[in-house]
Amino acid sequence: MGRGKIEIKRIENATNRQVTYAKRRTGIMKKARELTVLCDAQVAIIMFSSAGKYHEFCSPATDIKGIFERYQQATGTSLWVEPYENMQRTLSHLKDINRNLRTEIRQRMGEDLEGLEFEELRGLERNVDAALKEVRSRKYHVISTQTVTYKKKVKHSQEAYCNLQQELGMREEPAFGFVDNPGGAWVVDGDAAAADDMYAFRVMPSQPNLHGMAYGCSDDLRLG
Amino acid sequence: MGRGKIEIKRIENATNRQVTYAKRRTGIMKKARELTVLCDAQVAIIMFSSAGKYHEFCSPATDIKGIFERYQQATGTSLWVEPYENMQRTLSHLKDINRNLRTEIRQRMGEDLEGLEFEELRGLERNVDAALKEVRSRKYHVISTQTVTYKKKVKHSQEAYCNLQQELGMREEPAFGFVDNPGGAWVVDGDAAAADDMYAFRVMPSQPNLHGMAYGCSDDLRLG
DNA sequence: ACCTATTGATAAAG
DNA sequence: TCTTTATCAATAGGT
Repeated sequence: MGRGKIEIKRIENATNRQVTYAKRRTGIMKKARELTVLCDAQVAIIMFSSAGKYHEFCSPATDIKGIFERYQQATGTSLWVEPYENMQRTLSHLKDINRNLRTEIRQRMGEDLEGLEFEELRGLERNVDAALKEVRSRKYHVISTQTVTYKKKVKHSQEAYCNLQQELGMREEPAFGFVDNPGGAWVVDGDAAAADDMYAFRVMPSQPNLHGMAYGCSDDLRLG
Repeated sequence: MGRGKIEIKRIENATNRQVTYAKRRTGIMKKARELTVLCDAQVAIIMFSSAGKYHEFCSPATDIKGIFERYQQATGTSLWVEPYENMQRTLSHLKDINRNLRTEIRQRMGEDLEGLEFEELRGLERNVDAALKEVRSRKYHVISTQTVTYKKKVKHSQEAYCNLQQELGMREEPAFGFVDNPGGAWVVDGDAAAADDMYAFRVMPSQPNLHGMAYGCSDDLRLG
């Protein structure tokens, strides 16, 4: 149709090609629109010209995305099962690791020991024993550091107080009395309520809720 | 075109609609094919008839998937960023948990204690101490159970041996001598080489490699 | 962009 | 459904 028929092969003249592309593109889009109206069909068209220009048509009441989803369902193909499944694998691997870490923690807390062989128990005992020594030593280190600091602070304040008293020549009884606590052993072995709860100690106090989540969420992430 | 023009509105006669759909569909596909050849363009067409029948056209040297990927890139839309990002979030959350669990384990092993306050240290000490008692008690339980079993086994074997000796009236010196080990304390506090390595104890011996992976893999999972 | 001769598409009938 | 064919629509090439 036109002044003489043309052979269906690539139009070498770039201008002609561009003009023909524009004309025929509109023609196709119009046909597509008519088809959707006449026949109540869903149509999606995506076009890229040789120059890389992008055009689309889509029947009303939906969008390219929707039609492509329907297409994926109809054909069984999918753009993203592969990265998705990779991720699924990594996720379940992480969960496995996580479960093992939790088990290790529980065993380090003296729970769930039934499954361990004697040799494993022996190793665990030694390990926990060594850890206990480390923790204890660290605790005493902290205590002594705190004690020294506190002592210095008290001494400092006392001196300042005495100086003020002397300078001002005050006669009233002192409002505050400073007491030295040289041993620093104020709460070391008290019976705090928390001591009964094996779970009371949690590291990472800044993110206390991370332990208890993300264990039941895999269903929300499966391919629908 | 045809014997009389038609109004562009839904064709109510179902047969007519179906026929027109087939004819015009072919027409559009042909036009699309011509366009791709003439103008060196990439075209993808997806169609669903009102009856749900599916047809597609795609320019050569690619496929619907490829063109849709290009479309997503060109328009910035994506079918799967959302589930992907959800998964990313879950993944990084799991990694956080994982890191915290590892930190807890390290602290239960007496490492990385510098960041803990005195109160936390005190709680940790108590907890580890309690755990140690549990482990020890379990270990002794296992030892005594094993000892009893071993004792029975030895006794049994000895009896069988004696019976055989008596029945056969053997005069040679015995080839094997059975020795009772009533205490069962053969290796309880030996100095095994593993005792020096804080990491030597690992729970979950059936999956020993789960601890050491999946910490550097997030790059492989990002959107390309 | 517009024009128009010409070819292509297709509605309705067979 | 397939073919035919009269009719209308699309468009190639020129302006």
